[in-house]
Amino acid sequence: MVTMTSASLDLNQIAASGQCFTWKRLADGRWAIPAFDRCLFAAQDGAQLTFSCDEDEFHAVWRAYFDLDGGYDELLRTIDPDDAYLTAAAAYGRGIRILRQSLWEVMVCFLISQNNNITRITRSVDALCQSYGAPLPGGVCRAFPSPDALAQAQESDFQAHGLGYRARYLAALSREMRSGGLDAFAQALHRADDREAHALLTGLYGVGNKVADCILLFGLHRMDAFPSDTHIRRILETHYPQGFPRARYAGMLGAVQQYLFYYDLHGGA
DNA sequence: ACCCAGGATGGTG
DNA sequence: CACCATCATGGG
Repeated sequence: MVTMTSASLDLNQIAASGQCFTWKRLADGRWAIPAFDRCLFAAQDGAQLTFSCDEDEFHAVWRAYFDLDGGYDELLRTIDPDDAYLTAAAAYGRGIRILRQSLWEVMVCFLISQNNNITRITRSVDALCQSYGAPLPGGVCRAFPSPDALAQAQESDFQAHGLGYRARYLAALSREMRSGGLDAFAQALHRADDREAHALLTGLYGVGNKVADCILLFGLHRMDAFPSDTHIRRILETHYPQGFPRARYAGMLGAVQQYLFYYDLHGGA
């Protein structure tokens, strides 16, 4: 058991922020959080957090996963006080962090995310885990299926799980990344700078500009990625017609993007 | 019944 | 280059 307090880590906000699709809320309000073939159980009451693991596991795995050493408090102090919209958005979503999820899980989830809604993405991802992922300790979640596990399925199987036309993309991606392909691709990504990595990603069938940016941000923690989906585009047109001040937030631009996205999704603004 | 969803692809002008 | 139809399916 590990406990901590944090005013800038809110499990409910993270779960609703559209960056991860495999957390499960339990009847008692706790979150079951699967990652890297483990499952963490986490409870939160205000700023008080309780985690089911021991200290060693927490520091070895979950500290990085929740990006506890990220500069979110400093970012919040950096936000332009004259920017009323971003100030409100950041205050509303100040408990959001950019999780350090597994690259493969992020690739698959955001491949499925295109022209889709979060509820249905979550259902599709859950179906993949149920069908192709191994059970995890705790009995709530399953591991995210490996490329080899998914590559054994047919495109029609993915269709049956509700992936729609994206089934073809996932079938192609799984075959591309099986048998060590993912490791090689990941190494190339790690070697590449943001722009090169973006080009490598858009070279994949079914990965365009926006999904590539999501993979950069959520899968590789490239914090200057700024995924622009239908929500972000609408925000920029409405509130930043002369352009968004990206330079001011260099190094944490992705977190800023999440504040904007989350505020548009849940803030009623 | 209708529009929308964390869009991308392939074809056309 | 820019536009545009099409894609599959359910949420609201």
